[in-house]
Amino acid sequence: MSAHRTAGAAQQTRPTAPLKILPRSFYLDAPEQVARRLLGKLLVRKMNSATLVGRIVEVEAYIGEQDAAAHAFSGRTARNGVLFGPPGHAYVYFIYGMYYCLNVSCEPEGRAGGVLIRALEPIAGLEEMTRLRGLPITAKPEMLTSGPGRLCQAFGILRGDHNGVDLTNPSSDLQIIDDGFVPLNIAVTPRIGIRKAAELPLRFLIEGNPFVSGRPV
DNA sequence: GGAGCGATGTCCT
DNA sequence: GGACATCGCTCCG
Repeated sequence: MSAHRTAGAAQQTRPTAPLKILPRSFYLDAPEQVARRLLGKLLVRKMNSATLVGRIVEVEAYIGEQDAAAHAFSGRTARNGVLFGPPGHAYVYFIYGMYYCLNVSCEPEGRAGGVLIRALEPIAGLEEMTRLRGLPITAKPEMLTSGPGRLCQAFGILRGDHNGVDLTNPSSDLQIIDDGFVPLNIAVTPRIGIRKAAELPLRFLIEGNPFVSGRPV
């Protein structure tokens, strides 16, 4: 068993930076740009029992109607409507009969585009995440949120509750926050788990972070 | 450690 | 009816 690198060891947080919700304008851009900029930001889930926090360490960009792998490829439907709506909203869909995946809508209203959140580094509320995942209390933190289906389960994200939620609204129970953290190096690879347009380099991750899905890069 | 595969609901053709 | 932006288990080397 090789030693894991300490979480966040290769990056720096500016301790004096204030916490601020990412504004709508942050998402008003091409998915590739938004995806890159989301790395290092905090996903915050407010529950009655606890507040769960995870740092975004892996994302994928889905371009929209020109991207054969994107849900928006075949045009607007009841399912993918959020992707065509205003930026900064959660697009949550159900996949393989068992799991949910979380995306963030971007680009101006009327244009589809999204960023899939693929992995988080758990920061706060790890006990609650472990419980929601149905894992023993001794489970390693790498098992909590490393993968799009896993992180939704760990954060209690459901389509019925969170599809269409405005991530920029302070009263939402799901938000994305900037705490001043700046990733040192960003790696780019092809997207994972897709058949169509699988060669495009649209997966972005924080290099060396042990909480990315699959093996750390 | 890695390939193979089953579970399971929803959407679109 | 088939595909699916997944996960975790089994089996094999």
